[in-house]
Amino acid sequence: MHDLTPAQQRVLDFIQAEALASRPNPTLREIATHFGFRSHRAAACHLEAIKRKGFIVSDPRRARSLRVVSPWLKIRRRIADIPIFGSIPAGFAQNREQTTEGCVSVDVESIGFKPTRNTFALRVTGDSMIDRHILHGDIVVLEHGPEPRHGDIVAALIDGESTLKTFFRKSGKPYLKAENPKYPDLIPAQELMIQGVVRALLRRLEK
Amino acid sequence: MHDLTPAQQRVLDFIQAEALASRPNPTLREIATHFGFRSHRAAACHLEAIKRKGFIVSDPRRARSLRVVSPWLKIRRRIADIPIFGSIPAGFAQNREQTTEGCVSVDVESIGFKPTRNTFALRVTGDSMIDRHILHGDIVVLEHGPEPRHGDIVAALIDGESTLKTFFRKSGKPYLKAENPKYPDLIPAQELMIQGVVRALLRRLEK
DNA sequence: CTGTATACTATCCAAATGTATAGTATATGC
DNA sequence: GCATATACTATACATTTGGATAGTATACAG
Repeated sequence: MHDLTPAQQRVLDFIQAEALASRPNPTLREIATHFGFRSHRAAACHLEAIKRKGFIVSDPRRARSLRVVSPWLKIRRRIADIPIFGSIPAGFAQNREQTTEGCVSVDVESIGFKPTRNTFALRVTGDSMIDRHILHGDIVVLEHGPEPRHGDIVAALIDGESTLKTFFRKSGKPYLKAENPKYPDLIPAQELMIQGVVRALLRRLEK
Repeated sequence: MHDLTPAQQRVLDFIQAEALASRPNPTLREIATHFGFRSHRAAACHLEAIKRKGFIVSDPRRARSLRVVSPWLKIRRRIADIPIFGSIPAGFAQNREQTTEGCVSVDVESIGFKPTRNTFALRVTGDSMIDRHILHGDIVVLEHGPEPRHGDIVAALIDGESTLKTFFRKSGKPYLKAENPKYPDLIPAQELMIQGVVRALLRRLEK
């Protein structure tokens, strides 16, 4: 595969930059204007070369139909936006946007499952889950709904706040093992509202 | 804020689906064709309503300039694709695509820094870093280049393989503390090639 | 009953846009 | 020297495209 010339690379960079800025794909004339070409043919010429070398494709006679086919974009999976809640409201209502603190965007493969409407994230506070290697400041991604299994880490609602607990079965009965000294070690799972099962974790180390 | 009608929601869903399939934004006529409208005016009508309700914006007289302004897309940050290496080659050469196993895509804010060309990821093998709460199977994101500071976790190249180590200074001299029993506890940092400093971590829990 | 919003059909227009043709000038390899 | 690729200018043209105008039908609130 041929490499791009510097001029062609600049054009490709511009196209990618526009896409990154979530602007529509540039037209020939927009590209020409950006680089100061007096004729949009120059842009077309560059695009033809970049196309020939396999870096972009476009549909004939279709406005703004440029697509970059970088090897990474092929690998790149669906990006999911998962909302981060400060604390989950009791009812787990539908109006999630209001209580959202922000969101993490990760690709589906990295976290190992496909986020649904019932997927959300929490910022972990306190070191109560340090034995499960979850630290203060970590972001945990949870799934709301499924029945937790023995040993799963779950978020439970206690006094209006979400707390991470370990789910256990003791002689068939479901219990939550609190890692926080403020609460008794074993709590019958029925008495608490389990809000989600931890599926993934995102940590950012101090710089 | 008003809610969308079912028909308007369908149109908005179509626009988002097209974007997700990395196709260019649909035109009025493409929307009309997709829904079987005989007149593209119908699509324009819907778009006007969706615009009025604040879910999309578009530039006047600009082809395919629709943009969805969902509250999450506003929050959504730049997505970075970070390549995952099985093991880092000694020279940290420029041809990274060849050795890439895949990539993680995360937004810049979540990992707390802006990835550069020197950012890469490694899949952790072994439990040697368990005291630093890094587990087997975790993906660590590293930055190549900067001088590590006391206590940083770094990736070092030993026998052609990247191993995570803790960087220490002992009476001014830099050392690496190996967490792997195969290697001596303290290694002078000069003897090893430090390939990167761990900046973030991504874990996926078993389902 | 009346006004308003929705959900369309049908047609027209001007601007935006991709493509084509015709050149000029500069490198690079054979 | 000569073909080939790059890197442009200049202009013309058919389509694509957004937007405007005109009209029909339905549902709903006051």
